[in-house]
Amino acid sequence: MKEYKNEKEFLEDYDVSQFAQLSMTADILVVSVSDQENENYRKTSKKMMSILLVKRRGYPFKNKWCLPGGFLNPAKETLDDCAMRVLKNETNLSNIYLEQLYTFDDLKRDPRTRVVSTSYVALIDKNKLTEIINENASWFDIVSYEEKDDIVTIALNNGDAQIDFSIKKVLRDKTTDLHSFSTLDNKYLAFDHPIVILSGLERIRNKIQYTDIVFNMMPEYFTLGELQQVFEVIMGKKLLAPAFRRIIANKVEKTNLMQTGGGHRPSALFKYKKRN
Amino acid sequence: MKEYKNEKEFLEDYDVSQFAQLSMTADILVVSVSDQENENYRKTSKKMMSILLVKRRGYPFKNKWCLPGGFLNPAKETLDDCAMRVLKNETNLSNIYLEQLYTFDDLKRDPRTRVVSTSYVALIDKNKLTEIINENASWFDIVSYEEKDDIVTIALNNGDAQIDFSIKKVLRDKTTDLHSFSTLDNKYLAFDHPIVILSGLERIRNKIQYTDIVFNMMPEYFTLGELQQVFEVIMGKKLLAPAFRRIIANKVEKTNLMQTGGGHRPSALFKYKKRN
DNA sequence: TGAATAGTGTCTGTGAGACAATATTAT
DNA sequence: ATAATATTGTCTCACAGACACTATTCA
Repeated sequence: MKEYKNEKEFLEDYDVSQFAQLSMTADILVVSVSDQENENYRKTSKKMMSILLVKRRGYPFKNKWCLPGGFLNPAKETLDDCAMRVLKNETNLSNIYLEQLYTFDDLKRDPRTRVVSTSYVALIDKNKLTEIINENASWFDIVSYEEKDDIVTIALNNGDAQIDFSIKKVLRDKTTDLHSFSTLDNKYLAFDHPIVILSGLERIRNKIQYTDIVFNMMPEYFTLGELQQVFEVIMGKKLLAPAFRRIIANKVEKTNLMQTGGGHRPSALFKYKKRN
Repeated sequence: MKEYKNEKEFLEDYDVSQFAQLSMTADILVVSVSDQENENYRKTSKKMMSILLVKRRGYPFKNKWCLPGGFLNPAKETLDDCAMRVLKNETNLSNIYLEQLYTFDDLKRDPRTRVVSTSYVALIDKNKLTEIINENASWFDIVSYEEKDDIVTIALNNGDAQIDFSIKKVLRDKTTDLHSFSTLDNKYLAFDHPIVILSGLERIRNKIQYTDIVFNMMPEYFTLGELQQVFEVIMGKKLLAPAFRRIIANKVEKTNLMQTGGGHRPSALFKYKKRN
């Protein structure tokens, strides 16, 4: 091995190709909350989580749905940059909540060649989504999300197509909450994206309890009933209103605006209040 | 663009080199708890967290310390495999608690070329460490770990050398606990490893509170006093014994072994009890 | 004997779960 | 008037923080 006098000399002589290389992508689970229309004038509209999927127009996985994503340009951008670029392309939004989720790298996750994917979770308030998005993109409501005996079944629907898939969770270590995921049923999603979706949903479900990320999915003004519904749909269970109000009381600021027109008592509109 | 009849035909024609490529490494923060010797025969030995570092013998960062790590072989191994391989080389241990931490990918984190690093946290019980390790590797005690005004200062010591560094934490988003880290002072550590170390320590500090990962750093039999000390050193604060005992009571099983010889009342030895 | 740790008992305050009760709207 | 949601009050139970107290060892 050649001896170098200093680091500068070493770097000038360095052969970039000496280590085997691979491609990377950033894939993004874009999550929002949508309202369902409503028959009864009295009832409030039901809220659902929804995620953004893109229909693949070319191989591999032609005509299957996948998460928005793109290849990393290693010379110029970081994975964060790459994720923001993809998000901008799909939603025309920037300044969005974006968090690295996990790096998935099964040898066979991409049939072309070795592609390592670093996944992200993005949260957006659908009311801000005015611009048209990619014509191959579509919002899917999470119409079902159930776990039983460590098997998770999820159903997505965009009003046109339904996507069902199921995943087996295997506890990786007796001391922790970490699981390995393996896809059991999946006809409609490309790559390992069922697993990415589930990981992201679990991350959100987890973090909503000890952070304020929920407000990234809320409009500026909202009622406590709406906020509670978002919590309920993300956590997958009903909450009691008095307890809920106590818990979020100090994160929220009452305005003197009211929401009327609901066939029932009007409710005060609140804003997110920073700082605990 | 050429039209393909099916995915098989597409894959046979696929040009691997069409996307720019890069190298990846897996870097591992190996964490354990060590005992300090003791002057007073009555006092129990003080516990400290310790981490494994390797002295670099070549460029770049020649003679600086870094986390154990290695380049990924994209054709044959996953990042998890790679991390386990590195761990086996350094500690000769397998079957160790290993958890993916974060993927770091600053453009300039490696002066040679673009190298994306997926970092891991490994927890080990030092009592199992009988085999000799890499002659360039050394255990460093975390002799200081303080946070003030979003600046974290850490000092490491292996009995021979001292490593001091400090990192600034910047809240990335008002709704969450996520921070960006930037290194302020660092003379002795290679790459972006100050940030990896801090991220890993925060992950452990966080997870010790809602999982059982602490038992990965404990021997089979331990006293509740020892266990409490490990919690205290990881959480960076003192705990009250009665409360601590109540909290871990159902995770732990009393044996009929006793630990004597301490110049004070002997204590019962406990074992980790799985299942909540 | 005394320093040091082991181990238990109990008071108190906080906060979540549960449920009851009242308020107010549109049709 | 009624269905539906909004909002508040209050009881109870679980549990963590705090502190007092007892137990037991070895130099």
